Amino acid sequence: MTVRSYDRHACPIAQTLSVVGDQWTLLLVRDVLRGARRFETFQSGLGISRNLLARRLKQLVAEGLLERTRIPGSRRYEYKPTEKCRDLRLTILALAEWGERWRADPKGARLELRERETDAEIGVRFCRLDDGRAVDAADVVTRAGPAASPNLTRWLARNPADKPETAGER
Amino acid sequence: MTVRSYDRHACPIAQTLSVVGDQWTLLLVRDVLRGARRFETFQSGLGISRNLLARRLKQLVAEGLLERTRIPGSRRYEYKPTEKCRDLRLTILALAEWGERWRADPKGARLELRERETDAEIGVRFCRLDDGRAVDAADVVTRAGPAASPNLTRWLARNPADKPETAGER
DNA sequence: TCCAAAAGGTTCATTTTTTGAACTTTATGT
DNA sequence: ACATAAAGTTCAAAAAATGAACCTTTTGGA
Repeated sequence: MTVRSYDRHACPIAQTLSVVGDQWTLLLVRDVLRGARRFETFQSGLGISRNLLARRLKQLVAEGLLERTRIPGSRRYEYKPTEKCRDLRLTILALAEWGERWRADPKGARLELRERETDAEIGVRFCRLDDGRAVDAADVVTRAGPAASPNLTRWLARNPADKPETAGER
Repeated sequence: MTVRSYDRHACPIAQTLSVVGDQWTLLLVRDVLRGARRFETFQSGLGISRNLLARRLKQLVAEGLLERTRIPGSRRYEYKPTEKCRDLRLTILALAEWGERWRADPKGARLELRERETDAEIGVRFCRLDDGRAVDAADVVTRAGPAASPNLTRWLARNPADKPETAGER
């Protein structure tokens, strides 16, 4: 078996992308997190083909991102986000923030994040978990944790972010 | 033209995904942010087909995520991340964190984020921009900014996160 | 200096995915 | 009871990704 720089099980980034990394899933999640619940709403909103939408919804239910439950007072079904799905909001808004930051004509924000009570501006940032303070990206390092596979550990060690490969690598 | 719940220009999430939302790009960015620079490294690391890799690299150069420059002291080329690319690190590590949090067997972390100097644990979180304090996700709301298109504004207003569509919607 | 191998692609046939359109089957609303 | 909407399913056509082979330029060694 060839050594991949990730393998689907070892790398948490690859693992996440194997769940939400296809063309439509994050847009579906975006819509469901904004209140969309029904097949027709997803389909007409996104323009995804109906048979693919049906398949994706099944997969997302199987993966525990959506729950297919009876609409109260009806015999129809609706798709509701689980906690696992709602937890993607941070990631999705990080994508949105990047889009805002790097778009061609930055004449102000299209989408703003605000604290509900105070109306303070919010962003997605690196934070210390102990005191909840934001930290500069340049001061954040990644390293193998206790549950890292030998492969991942080796990969993290071999190819650190601050030492790009040189012409002489093999 | 059919009304889509996003349109590629109006929604910053969709816009970002149109740049990095295909099967391979975020993995490529991950590798380049860890120091990978060369065609063969990407190809053998990811297992992507060579012709698709060639195309993606061209696109990423065109989109300003990568720079194709001479390797110092050689006549070969290397692909280097631009600032725009490095700025995706936060997003990618948000994906990683989600993968860690929701994976089936959580026997501890595989990947850890730490502050370089203090070794304090780091996470990706919502933060107030004024004082750099972390904020609970439940207290963060999204809303249309000054540069939002009428479409986006309407979409944000019509379909707020806290009011899911009901059985009676049209 | 010459040769073999490596790097960095390109080409093209095959396979896999996605689309788009039509069709089916239950639910509602009137 | 009828007409329409909602939620899929089916299947052929189009688009995209893969895998293998090929090509050209560099580079490292003998």
